[in-house]
Amino acid sequence: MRLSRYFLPILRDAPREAEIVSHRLMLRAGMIRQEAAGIYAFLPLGHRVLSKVCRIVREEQDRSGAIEMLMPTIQPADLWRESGRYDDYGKEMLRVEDRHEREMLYGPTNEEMITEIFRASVKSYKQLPLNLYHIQWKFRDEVRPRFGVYRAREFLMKDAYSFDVDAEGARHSYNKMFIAYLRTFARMGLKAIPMVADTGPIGGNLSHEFIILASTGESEVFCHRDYLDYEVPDERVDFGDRAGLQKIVDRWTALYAATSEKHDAAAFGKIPQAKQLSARGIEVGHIFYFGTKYSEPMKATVAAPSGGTVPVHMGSYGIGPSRLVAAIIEASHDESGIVWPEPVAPFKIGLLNLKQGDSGTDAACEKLYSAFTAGGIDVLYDDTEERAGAKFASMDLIGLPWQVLVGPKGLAEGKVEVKRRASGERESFTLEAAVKRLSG
RNA sequence: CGGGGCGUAGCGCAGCCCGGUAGCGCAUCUGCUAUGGGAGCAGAGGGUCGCAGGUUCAAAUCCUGCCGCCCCGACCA
Repeated sequence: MRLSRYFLPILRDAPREAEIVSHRLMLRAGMIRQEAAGIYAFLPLGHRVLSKVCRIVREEQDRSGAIEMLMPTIQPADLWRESGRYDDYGKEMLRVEDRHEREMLYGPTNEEMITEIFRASVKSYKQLPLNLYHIQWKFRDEVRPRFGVYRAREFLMKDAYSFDVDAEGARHSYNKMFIAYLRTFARMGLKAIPMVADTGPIGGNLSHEFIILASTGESEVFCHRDYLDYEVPDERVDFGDRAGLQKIVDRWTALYAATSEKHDAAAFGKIPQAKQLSARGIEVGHIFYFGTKYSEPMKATVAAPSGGTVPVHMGSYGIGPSRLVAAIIEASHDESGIVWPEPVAPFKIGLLNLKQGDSGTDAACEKLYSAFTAGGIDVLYDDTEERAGAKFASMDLIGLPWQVLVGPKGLAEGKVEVKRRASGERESFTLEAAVKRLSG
């Protein structure tokens, strides 16, 4: 992408209303634009990051055996009357009426709808286990949206729903998601710690929040320091291996880790002082097992192996990709701007023409740009007539992992510089070597 | 929903107290000179001063009502 042809409204000063660093940087880097309280448009750069986050989420859901679908944003009120949540959910639910005065709502979550879809078609335990997910915009009319897309009213959520014939099966489904989540966050460069959590209005009795530690986090969390060094299961993990998965989950839940709502000061106190970690945390995922809470009232039953019918055991599993974009920035930035972990970076490379208009640098840049583009590498080519200093500042702000600096100084020796955004390290390469270094 | 604050050009702000018909920096456009860490000079464009009503010869400024947005708290992916 040529910057001169792109849509990237970078701001030198952050709008006054933005206070936390991720919100400021997202606005300054031209990633988002606020349209109303808690409602944002994702501009091209922000959309690229969001897409990459979704891709990782999707890959790990698929790997674990979950199946993607897509449910609507608007739902009929009657569905929610069946579960009893139409009244319970309160003002957080955006209720609307259509032209025929039918009561509708903008979905804050999808347990009711997925249960309806399930019960319409699944009649036997032989079709289980089943895990269906979608990535769709949700609306929750928060009393106080804040911190940009971090706590927005409209937000993107990946929500998965598992169905099993019994509690043991449901436990395995829960474990699959648990491990998929560990992998998902790790792939984005985040250290997420699963913590015992409150179940809130979703209901149920087994629940973990996945928390990343950041000083700007909303909630206080307490855990054993050793979790920071735990290895995340690699891609060879066998999701069909019940005992194997349970062992991993047991290891990841053996030590103390709890959010403030579930905090047990006495238990925490038993951890050796040096291993106690109390910090601020950002919730990036939440998983629940809630048994038959919805399947019973909504009559989602299947034929059981022993005869008769039983209500299915369900769980739900949420990740907020739009929030994750902010969370990743909270966890990865410096004084100059964002420092994207490569897997979620909007572009891999920023190509800087340090002397636009100079035939030598122009030619070298074009050559590099063609080579990268041909290799399928995401590159943002700053071909504007800005001064070099301004280009550096903008590139540092938007935080692409690599910068390729092309100017007459280096070209005099046939070299360009390759700068790593995270560390600031620079190395000189010939054009061919630079392409080779940054490909693949 | 309780408490606090703010709405003036795309962004950051001044002007408001003490009414006289809108200004600064950045950004944008034109020209020239520049070009390895947010360039210089010269010129230009861009504003229903959040909205409505009132007071007044005259309102960004004073009064009333409304709307929007932000922050703290209670609640939440």
